[in-house]
Amino acid sequence: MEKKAIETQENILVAAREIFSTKGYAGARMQEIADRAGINKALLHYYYKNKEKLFEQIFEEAFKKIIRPLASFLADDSDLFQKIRNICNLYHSMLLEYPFIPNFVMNEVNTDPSRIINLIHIEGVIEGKKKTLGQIEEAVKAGKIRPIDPRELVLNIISLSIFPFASKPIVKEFFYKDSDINAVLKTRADRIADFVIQSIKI
Amino acid sequence: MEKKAIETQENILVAAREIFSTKGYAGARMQEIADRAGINKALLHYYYKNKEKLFEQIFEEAFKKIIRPLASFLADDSDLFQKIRNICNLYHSMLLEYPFIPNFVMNEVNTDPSRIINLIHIEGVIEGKKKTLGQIEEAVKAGKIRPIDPRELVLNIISLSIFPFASKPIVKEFFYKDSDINAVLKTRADRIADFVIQSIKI
DNA sequence: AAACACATTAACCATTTGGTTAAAATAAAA
DNA sequence: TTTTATTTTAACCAAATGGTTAATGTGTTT
Repeated sequence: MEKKAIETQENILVAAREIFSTKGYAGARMQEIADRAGINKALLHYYYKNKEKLFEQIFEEAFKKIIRPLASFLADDSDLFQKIRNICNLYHSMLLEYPFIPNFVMNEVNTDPSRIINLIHIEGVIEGKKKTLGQIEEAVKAGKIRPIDPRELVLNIISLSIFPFASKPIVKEFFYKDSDINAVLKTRADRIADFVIQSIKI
Repeated sequence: MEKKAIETQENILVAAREIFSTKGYAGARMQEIADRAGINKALLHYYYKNKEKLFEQIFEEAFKKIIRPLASFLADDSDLFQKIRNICNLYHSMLLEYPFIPNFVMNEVNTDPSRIINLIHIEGVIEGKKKTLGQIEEAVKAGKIRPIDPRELVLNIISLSIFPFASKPIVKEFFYKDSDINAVLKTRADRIADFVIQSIKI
């Protein structure tokens, strides 16, 4: 019995991920989630009190998927160039698996920014931030890389990693209509890292 | 009489822009748009047959704001580095005025990709695309810039320009909580251009 | 097998929402 | 001033939507 319940719960989560991440909170329908999970609406409410509660769980998962590669980068003890290669690859493997996450997260954060304040500071990210921003600053001071604001360097890396996925339908239509944009995205991580490193190295 | 009608129409459009761009199509309420326009719902439907029609107009406007700087870039006859500086500045002045557009457009395109196919090819963008991608390709061949796929170079520029606005609430909370992220964004255009140029120049 | 706890469902409810209608107000035309 | 066309409103409606209730199944325990 318990086994079946767990399966049902997991079915609900899978369905909710799909519906919420493509249609957003406002566009998602509890009925549609129930249908896709192969259950009826009452059972959906039996497992998750209401839409908001279900959404919170899905959103939290998604947000963590976005923030985790960044946290890894900030905590990474490697040298700067290697760290840059690492974060690019982390983001790309995540995004190839969950391409809808960036849009989903950015949009919901936009409609209600207060959602993130409890989620943004996960496991030791504050110290990591301090460490890595310091590392970049020192690399600049030591003349190892060109002058750049550490925060902006990180922001540039993330922009280059995430944006192409968030804007994929437009980019596909505009630049890759008759070719395979997924193939391009699949191998892009290393090229982004090179692009960034090339820009900052002396 | 006619004057008042035009004013009412404009009030509706202003209200619709605000509501649609922050809440999306599904989250927007016709009542809320009417309220903000200072009219009642019946009058709103008197001017715009239904939600979909009103939304289409707002979305089309917004999409053009996104695509226009790119079109300018592609049509620009300047040398490559100057063109890069130009597009960065075009995007930044647009985004400082309409910061909600990227999220709005990307999200709606994501939920219904067919929306763009009629909008994406505006005034002479096809020839511009050919010209500029060719220009970049030649610059690579001539050894003027480092090897890079022309489409990816353009995509990188756009990513760096737009993403920070789309992710502003998160970036603000994470990197600029106690400082002024708007001030940073305001002056970012030239730094992005330098970042890109630095990366590709020999 | 009887009692029990958990899982599932059909039917139902209140509220919200996009949209309509018919009448009233307002300004221009006659 | 009367007529006419346009703008605006209050009241209303049907469908959709999130959520509830009370009964039914289903496997476990005693």
